[in-house]
Amino acid sequence: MRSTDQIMHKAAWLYYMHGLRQDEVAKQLNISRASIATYLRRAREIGIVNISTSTQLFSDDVLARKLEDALSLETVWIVPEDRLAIDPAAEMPVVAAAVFLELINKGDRVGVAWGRTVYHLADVMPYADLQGVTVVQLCGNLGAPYNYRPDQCTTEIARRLNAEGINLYAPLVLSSERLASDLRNEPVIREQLASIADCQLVLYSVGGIESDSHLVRCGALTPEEMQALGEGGAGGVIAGQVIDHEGRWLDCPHNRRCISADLEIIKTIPKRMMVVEEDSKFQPLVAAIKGGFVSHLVVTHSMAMRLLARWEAEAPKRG
Amino acid sequence: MRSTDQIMHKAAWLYYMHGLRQDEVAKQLNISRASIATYLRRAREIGIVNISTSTQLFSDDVLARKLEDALSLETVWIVPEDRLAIDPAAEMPVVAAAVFLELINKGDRVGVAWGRTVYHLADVMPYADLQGVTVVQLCGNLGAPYNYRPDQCTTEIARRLNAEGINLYAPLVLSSERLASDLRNEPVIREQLASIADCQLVLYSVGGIESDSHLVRCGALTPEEMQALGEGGAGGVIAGQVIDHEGRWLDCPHNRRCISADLEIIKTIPKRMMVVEEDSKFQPLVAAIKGGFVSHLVVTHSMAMRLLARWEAEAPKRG
DNA sequence: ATAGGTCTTTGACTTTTGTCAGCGTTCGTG
DNA sequence: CACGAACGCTGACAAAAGTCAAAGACCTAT
Repeated sequence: MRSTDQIMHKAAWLYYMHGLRQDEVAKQLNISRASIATYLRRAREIGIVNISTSTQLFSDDVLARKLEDALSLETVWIVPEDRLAIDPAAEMPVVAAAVFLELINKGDRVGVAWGRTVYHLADVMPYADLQGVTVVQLCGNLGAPYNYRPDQCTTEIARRLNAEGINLYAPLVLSSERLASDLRNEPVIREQLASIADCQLVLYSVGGIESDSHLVRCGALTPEEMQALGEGGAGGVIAGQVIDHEGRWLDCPHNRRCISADLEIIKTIPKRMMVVEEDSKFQPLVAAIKGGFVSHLVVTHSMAMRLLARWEAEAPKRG
Repeated sequence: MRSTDQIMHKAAWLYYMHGLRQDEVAKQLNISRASIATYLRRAREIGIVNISTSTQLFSDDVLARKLEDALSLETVWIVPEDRLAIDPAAEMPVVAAAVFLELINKGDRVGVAWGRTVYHLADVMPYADLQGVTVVQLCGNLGAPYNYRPDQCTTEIARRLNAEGINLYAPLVLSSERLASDLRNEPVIREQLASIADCQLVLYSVGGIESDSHLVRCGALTPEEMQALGEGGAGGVIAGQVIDHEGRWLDCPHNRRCISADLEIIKTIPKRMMVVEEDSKFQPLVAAIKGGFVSHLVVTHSMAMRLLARWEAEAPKRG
């Protein structure tokens, strides 16, 4: 422990736990108050001091309760789109990050997938001191037409949480099924994919299957391939893999060429946290829920309404 | 959720998660900044907002590492007696409370015993929002020569943590062994005592066996009885029950008349957190450690030195 | 209806905290 | 050994947060 770390710890302790004022702390430690202020800021940034807010505000909603009941979900958080936040679009990742933090327990292993949504979340993730937690990458890497790659998401989240990050050093898609299969059997890769089963929590969003969807933009699939998949029954994308409208793994060339977490294993993870930002993801989300990929859900108010309407339409008057 | 709670939540969210200033929050919610300040204070008090500091400062100590190795303990926290804190005596409970909070996991059941030390700890326990946690009382109640009773400790801790508190509605000592036995078999009591086995964490201190010890002062034992126990091999007191110098339950009238957690069950609880404030508790602490009642220990620097010396003397040069 | 109580809210004021340029120290490097 | 870069510390000022008395809202019981 560096001497300045020691001072930072002491300052944080006296200030936050004993409730001393900054000048009192300064006198105690014989340095200027200005320095104390600096140390305290650093302590907050590093995660030595942890400030968290209950996300109850978002889960405490009649609509959330109804959704949980109707779709058999563990907990639902609803992000209002009206006032409250300065920028409604920026609210979702912040809520999701807080929820994610709340769902992590000490010593947990958590898996994170990849996508714009997950990246946004990583970007606003608060700093915390979760030593003992391990963050594992769920899917292989992909070149970056945007400036974020799967491994960067994992790394950034782990860094902010002071947790251990484990990256998956393999491409998301390979050019041949044979090579993908061989690589999956490579001990290093195989072990890591298997270790995903030990996760207590996974975090992902669901991808769409339009011809301008994320996978297409990143070059994993051509627009034509994606269109073909759509016609062949694709309903959405989970951790880089295509699922059908019922949430089942689709037996298609893309999936067979893919290096990513086994979807059947993912379903057995106790907490499956899904975050959906865009309203256009409605159909894919329905597929993901049907497939059992969701136990904890963060969505907008309007998406929540649509989901509820859909489920009520499907199973009318049972009570 | 009351409307004022709603506002409090929103204010806390905007201030702590979005990092808005109080005046910005005020504008956002259309109330005065002064009100925001009040709401924020309440949110902190109630535990909606949680500010915690790593206790690493106290466990990150060479001496702590040595103690852990020598006594086979999970983690040791050492509270320095020199400068740092305004009042060294007040430091111990604050550290202990922070450690206690750190050891609790979501959904845990935690047992708390009783004594001056535990009371001090309850007194400085920070507020938190640990819904789903259950705090159970480990030992029966005793009249209060001081102004704190076992059930008050449990209740206060549960209140501050926003946790559920379960009290043990029975006296700590009865006048006859027969009655104690009957009462222990009473379903309500029996179930509660049995449920202690489900705890993931217990918190206690160790009592001394002097003729002015806690049990004597509270009237559970006469000074003569205590003296006799001391001559009969008593080494300390855990959760109201007397143990011998090796930490074994002592078969004596007092123990047989006692309504409290089964010591054998306590030993099976994964995290057994012991806090010792007074240096005079050295011998009882040694007994408790030998008995296996301690996995996590919070002590003063001088006590740590004495413990280490003792263990090194007992098992000389093995490496 | 109204008097009396409690709980909120607020404006004005005080105290505490954040910031930053400038100075001093340390450390690695040429 | 001298030089410069990087970092830590500080004082002084600006910004933000805390506090409190007083006013207002709201409820309840007479």
